[in-house]
Amino acid sequence: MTRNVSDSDSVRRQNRGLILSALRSGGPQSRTALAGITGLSHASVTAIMQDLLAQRVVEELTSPDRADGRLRGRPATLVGFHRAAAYVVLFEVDVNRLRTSLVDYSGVLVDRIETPVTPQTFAQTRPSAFFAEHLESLRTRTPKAAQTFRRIAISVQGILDRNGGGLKWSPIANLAGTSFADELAEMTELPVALYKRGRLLAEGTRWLDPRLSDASVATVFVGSTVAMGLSQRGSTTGRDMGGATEFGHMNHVPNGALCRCGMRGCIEAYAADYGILRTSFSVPDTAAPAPAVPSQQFDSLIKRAEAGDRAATHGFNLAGRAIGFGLSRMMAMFDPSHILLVGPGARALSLMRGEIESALSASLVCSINGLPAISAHLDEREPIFRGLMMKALAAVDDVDVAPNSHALRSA
Amino acid sequence: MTRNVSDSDSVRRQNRGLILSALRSGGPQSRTALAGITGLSHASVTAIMQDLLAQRVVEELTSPDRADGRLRGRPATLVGFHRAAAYVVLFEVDVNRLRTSLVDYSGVLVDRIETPVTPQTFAQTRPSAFFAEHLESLRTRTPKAAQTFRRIAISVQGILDRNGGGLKWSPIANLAGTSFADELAEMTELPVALYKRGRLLAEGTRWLDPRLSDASVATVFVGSTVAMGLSQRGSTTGRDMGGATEFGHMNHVPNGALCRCGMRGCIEAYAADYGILRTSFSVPDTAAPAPAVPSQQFDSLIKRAEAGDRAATHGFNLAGRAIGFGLSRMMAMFDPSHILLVGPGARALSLMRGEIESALSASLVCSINGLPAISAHLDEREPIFRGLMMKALAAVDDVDVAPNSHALRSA
DNA sequence: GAGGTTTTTTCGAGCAGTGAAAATAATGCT
DNA sequence: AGCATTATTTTCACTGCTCGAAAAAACCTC
Repeated sequence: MTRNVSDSDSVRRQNRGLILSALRSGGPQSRTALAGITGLSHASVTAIMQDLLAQRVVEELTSPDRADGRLRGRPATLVGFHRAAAYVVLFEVDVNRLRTSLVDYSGVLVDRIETPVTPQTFAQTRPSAFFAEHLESLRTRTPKAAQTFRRIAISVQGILDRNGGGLKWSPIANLAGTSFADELAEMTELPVALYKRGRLLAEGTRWLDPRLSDASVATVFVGSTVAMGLSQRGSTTGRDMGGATEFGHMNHVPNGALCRCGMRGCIEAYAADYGILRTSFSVPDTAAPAPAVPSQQFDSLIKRAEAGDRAATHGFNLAGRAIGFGLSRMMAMFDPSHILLVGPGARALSLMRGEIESALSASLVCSINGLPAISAHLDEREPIFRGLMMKALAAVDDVDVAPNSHALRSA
Repeated sequence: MTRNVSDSDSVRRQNRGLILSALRSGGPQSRTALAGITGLSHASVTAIMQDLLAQRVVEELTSPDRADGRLRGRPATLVGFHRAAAYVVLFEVDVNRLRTSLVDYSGVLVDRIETPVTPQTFAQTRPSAFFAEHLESLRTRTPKAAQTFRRIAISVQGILDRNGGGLKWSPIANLAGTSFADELAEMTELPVALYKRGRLLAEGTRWLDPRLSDASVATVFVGSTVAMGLSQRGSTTGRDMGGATEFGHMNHVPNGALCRCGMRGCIEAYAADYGILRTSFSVPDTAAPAPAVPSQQFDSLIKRAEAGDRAATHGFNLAGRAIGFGLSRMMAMFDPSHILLVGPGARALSLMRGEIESALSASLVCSINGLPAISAHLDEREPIFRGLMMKALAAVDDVDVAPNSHALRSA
């Protein structure tokens, strides 16, 4: 049974967490600044810092760096994360590539490996083995950090199984089915966490634009798939509170276009690259979706539509309509103040905006509260990486912070 | 700035809240039982109880009532809420009635007034004045409690304005527009809170069936309107975390049937009583919705459909389809394990189940995770009242608990 | 080097929670 | 009736945390 009892121990944990997260979002700071941000007294900050320094989780920075104008008084000694305190391994799996990153405890990228992925990849190599292989490469390339790998975080697409040990379904060929997270955890003896890409997008965009950081935002990815993450007042929410949704596979038209997932009428079947292409070239929408669309082909389609090509314009109109009605339906349950489009399709926002806004206008919620602000951000890789890294480092913080001396009380 | 600092004060508050909510859900209990439930030590429970007793928030019950079989040992002295510690006034506004209830601090109904409401009611009397009038009736009828009215809670339908002082839109004629909550608060000098009916349904069903209390449930009201509340692992979530949604006005078919809200194609336009009636009698779906459907007319329609009448069956099929696709779209964002239908339309679940399930089956999420359990509960008034009462009493608990001696630290 | 300014640490007080032991209140057995 | 048994509740000594205020430290200017 989870007990919410507050005792002096949990108080310390809470306040320690406050300081760590202030350090995460604000970078190295003086104790005085931390006291101001967290609301703790200087005395408490000092006490907690002594703990953290003793554990070598943080360190005092040597260069006082007093370029802030103030030249009077005792100079502040900045405290920041001890970079070598922990390393996390991040995997971003995509339909056509795997990006493996090693990040230190302060959030600095130490090493990175990019590997192409094909539909055959996970048929030939068991997913857990494939990941383990790349992790070993990192180990040999950065031997001094190898002992301090603390945690693995993986960005995936698809539907997680109940305990988060693997995927029940995924657009990435042959990835679903095995409990690769559990297997990898056993092979490496490190904790492994899976995060849905949509959730990370929602998480990452908060760091992208400070104005969005405490607003309610729906981040929609449009590209080879369609996905969405939700954040509300800073924290990600949604399906199982994971912040991710199956927006791409929300039904748009009953018995409609054939989707890659095998169902019919999903938003993705109209708004993902293959869907737009299919519409633009008047291919029957019951035709099997193209396995992968080269990015240049998609770009040239955008150019044609921008130049006024009727068929291409039609494709983007249908895509906008699908996204628009999907958002309108979503807004019956959530009402974000901002909608952010990311990914390759975000470049086509101007082609789709009309249909999106007219679909939204047809809903009661928008007619009363007004339309949310819709904007585009072209790069989707940065927020995903950022979100994944922050999740992983925050998890390390929690583990370091949580059971200080004694793990559990005698109950 | 909200500070999450933990100090000894907030620890006491937290643990006090733990005890109060254990008392709320478990009824009068011994200190030992409370220690077991909350996880606190006996010593702490005793200390907190002394505070609570001194404040006359709780009281020791005189009748030991040891019918629990155990006859040995020192008999437990049960502690329960001091009933006269506070009273809350609850208003449940509906399209055709207002129910005003007075409830004591232990959750016992003390007085109740039922008043019919017509579309003219709020045109003739300003909403805040109408409520204030009924509150005064309660005051004169129960003079000994009149001094201890602590809080007003109102169940409403429609879209709340940003600060919760009134409604931006409501299906109840002439109720939206004024900040009646703020006005009533000023007139009575009591805090007033508005709650959406859908949210209360979600809250109330948790008390209804203990098996649902920590599951994820979507509670759908089908009657003169269509509404939905969501609860997840015990806490209500959804639009602005309020637990309520605009499910009834989620788009079902672009440019479809005319809804009471003025938009077209809302789920409600197909699945509320007026929608089903319109379809069954082959009235064009662009015809203005009936202002109110007598319950016996709706009941006889159900009987006809159950007897096999083609037109009536068709009406319920379309309703089921609208609800089914709405739920399927909802499940792209949330995945409740249970779906509970309440209200007059719940009696027709067997007529709609087929269409609902086939719509759900067409979604990726259901084809992977399986269909949620769908069941009906006929009485919707009980969970709404229960939910409203619990919200109001919990708010009193919070206020009593929160600023114990000093309101704010000197910061 | 004295005086001023700002950061950091130290110190005593206060308060909350805990476990163990004591007090309390009833029953059951001889 | 007397005493052991059982279970609840309270008391007590102790630990840990935060806090405010005062002291110490570190650097600048004159």
